[in-house]
Amino acid sequence: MSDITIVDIAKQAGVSIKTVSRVINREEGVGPATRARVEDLIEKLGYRPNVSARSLSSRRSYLIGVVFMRVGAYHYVGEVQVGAMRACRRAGYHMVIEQVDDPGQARGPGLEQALKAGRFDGLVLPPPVCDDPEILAIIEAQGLSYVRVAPDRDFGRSPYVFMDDQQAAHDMTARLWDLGHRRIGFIDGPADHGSARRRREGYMTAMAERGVRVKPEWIAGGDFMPLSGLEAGDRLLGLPEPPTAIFAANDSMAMGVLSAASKRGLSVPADLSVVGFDDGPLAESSWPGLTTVHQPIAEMAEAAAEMLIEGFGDPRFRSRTAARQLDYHIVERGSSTSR
Amino acid sequence: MSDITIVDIAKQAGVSIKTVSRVINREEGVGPATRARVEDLIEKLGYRPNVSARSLSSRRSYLIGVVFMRVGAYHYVGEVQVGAMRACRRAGYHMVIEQVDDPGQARGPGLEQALKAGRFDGLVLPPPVCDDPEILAIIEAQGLSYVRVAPDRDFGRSPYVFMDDQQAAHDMTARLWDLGHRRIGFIDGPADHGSARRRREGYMTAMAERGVRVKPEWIAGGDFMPLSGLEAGDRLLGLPEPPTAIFAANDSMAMGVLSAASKRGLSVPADLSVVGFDDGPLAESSWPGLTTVHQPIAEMAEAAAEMLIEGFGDPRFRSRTAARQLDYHIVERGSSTSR
DNA sequence: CCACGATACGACAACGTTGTCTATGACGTT
DNA sequence: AACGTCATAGACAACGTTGTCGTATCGTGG
Repeated sequence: MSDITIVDIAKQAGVSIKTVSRVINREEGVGPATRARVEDLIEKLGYRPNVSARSLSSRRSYLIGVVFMRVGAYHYVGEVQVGAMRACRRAGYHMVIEQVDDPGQARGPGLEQALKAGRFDGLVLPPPVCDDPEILAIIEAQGLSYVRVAPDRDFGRSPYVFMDDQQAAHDMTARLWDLGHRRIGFIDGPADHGSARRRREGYMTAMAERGVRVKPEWIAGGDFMPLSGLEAGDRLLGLPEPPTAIFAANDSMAMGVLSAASKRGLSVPADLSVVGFDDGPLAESSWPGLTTVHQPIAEMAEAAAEMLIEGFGDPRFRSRTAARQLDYHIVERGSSTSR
Repeated sequence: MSDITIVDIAKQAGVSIKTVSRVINREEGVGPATRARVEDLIEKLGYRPNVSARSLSSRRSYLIGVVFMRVGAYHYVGEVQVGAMRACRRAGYHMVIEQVDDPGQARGPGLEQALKAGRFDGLVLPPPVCDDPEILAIIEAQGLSYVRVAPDRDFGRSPYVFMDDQQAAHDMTARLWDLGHRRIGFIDGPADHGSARRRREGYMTAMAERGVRVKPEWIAGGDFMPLSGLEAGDRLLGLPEPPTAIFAANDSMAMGVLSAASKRGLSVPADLSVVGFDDGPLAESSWPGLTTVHQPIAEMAEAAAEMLIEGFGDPRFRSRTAARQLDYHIVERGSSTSR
């Protein structure tokens, strides 16, 4: 157990604890020589400030919370955690995770108590939590600052981090076009899903720019689940003039399309190119590997945590609505090829 | 923000803060009437003890850490977190996660500092962290108590939670037998992997019990990755007398077997039964769904966190080596059928 | 050489709890 | 009536840090 305290450092350095405190917190008012001496001692003794004492005194907890829902795959949440953790480590913060929909845990009171007791300095809110009005209300009622990751709506309500779904879908469509595809099908996500809408917009725009009138039957409805991808793919491939490439609004549905193709004896990518969106775990492990848009999830979460941590120095931050945009990129795997 | 403190409660209740403290911590020495009055007040004012003050004074942090490596899929880690979180919530603890292998974070110093600063009451260690001697050494050097989840070796080194891999594999094999399969192939995991070894043992024992001499060529080597499953499956299916059922030591490899079967034009489960082990996300989303052994990962982590929390009341716990066994069950999906 | 403003540092009181020790009654026993 | 015993409760000092304010010490300009 680390039993050395600020007092020990102070004694050995022959200074007051306040001076050590100043060094730790990079405050000014310490001479270079003294600072160096104290820093060496801290290093040598492996001293770490006691978080509890610190936060008791400073009213900061050095804790960043990540609030998430257990929904579908863990991949997204995992990436978020990894990213947020990077930022936290860098800044000497810790990361606490709070889950809001475990069966039996009323999301309201459960979350509220956890937040109260946790004394978080700030929260990172990935989807879908970042778009849940009920949860946002609870958080705001506590006066906590938070940054949303890839929110669906309510832009301007709070600081957030995002990527340009529409532009990404546009690029992907353009890439298929450049590969020689002309009949490009699209599998849509849920109607109320902002990202899905933006992805469809991107597809539509790219097609329009190239002078193509997208036939209504080229767009098949889906719900982001694999089964819906299979059904939608089946419908598209059953058309009199089936598309030569299918762009699914997420990877799961693209996987469904792969199944649909295989059911019809079509081989991918020879007979059909299939591309997705997300670059989740499926994309890499499927065979053939899925060409897809890589979402910088970890990076977005990292940026979010960073914004929070930076913001604590500046209280005005809370009321500002900052936004930070991060870059996607397209990952070329085996599921798409030129026609 | 919750600005009410123990002093407010004490004043309004007309008692000393110590008495309120006693009520909060369920200590004895408080009359029923007083206790009720204080409890009501706490409820009414929505008072939550300040964690920092509490842990500063009591030298307990009310923080459980989950240390994990970013390895392969997030599913396992996700389940662990969900389970541990359940236990933490119940007991009023918070859960902090620490990652040990993010690029650029030296696992040694990085973890050590995080642990020192974090002041965890205890750690939950899922695989593969629970079998990493280097990491265990660091943790033990800090004098932290920890419970391992499904460790591979070093039983007795610390308390742990586990399930009986061997028995599960035995059961699964028996089930295939009961479905009429006689030539049952097995795809092994990495040689140095304890669970893999136990699973193979289970398979062997079940076969032996039924008087079958397992031919060496029925067992194909694998490394838990999908590709190795594909190759191993290909080898098994290429035998003069191919197995009618293949039991892969994990789901990923079972997925590979599905691909191998499809490459050969065999349909699952009509021509070949395929079963896996883990019940990860792949098992449900594959087509056909994979019959597999469900590992109670979340439950194991929950039990681990519980053991830690219970143990804090009893310091002797640290030196004891407790173990808790949890039940698996077999999930029947579409990939296996009777012959 | 003095006054003066910086600069560098220290003393001391918070912060909100828990741990330890002590005080007060009520009650039963001799 | 005097005395222990028990249940209940409070006073007070930690815990390890930061915030506030005060005070030496130093360099500088007049």
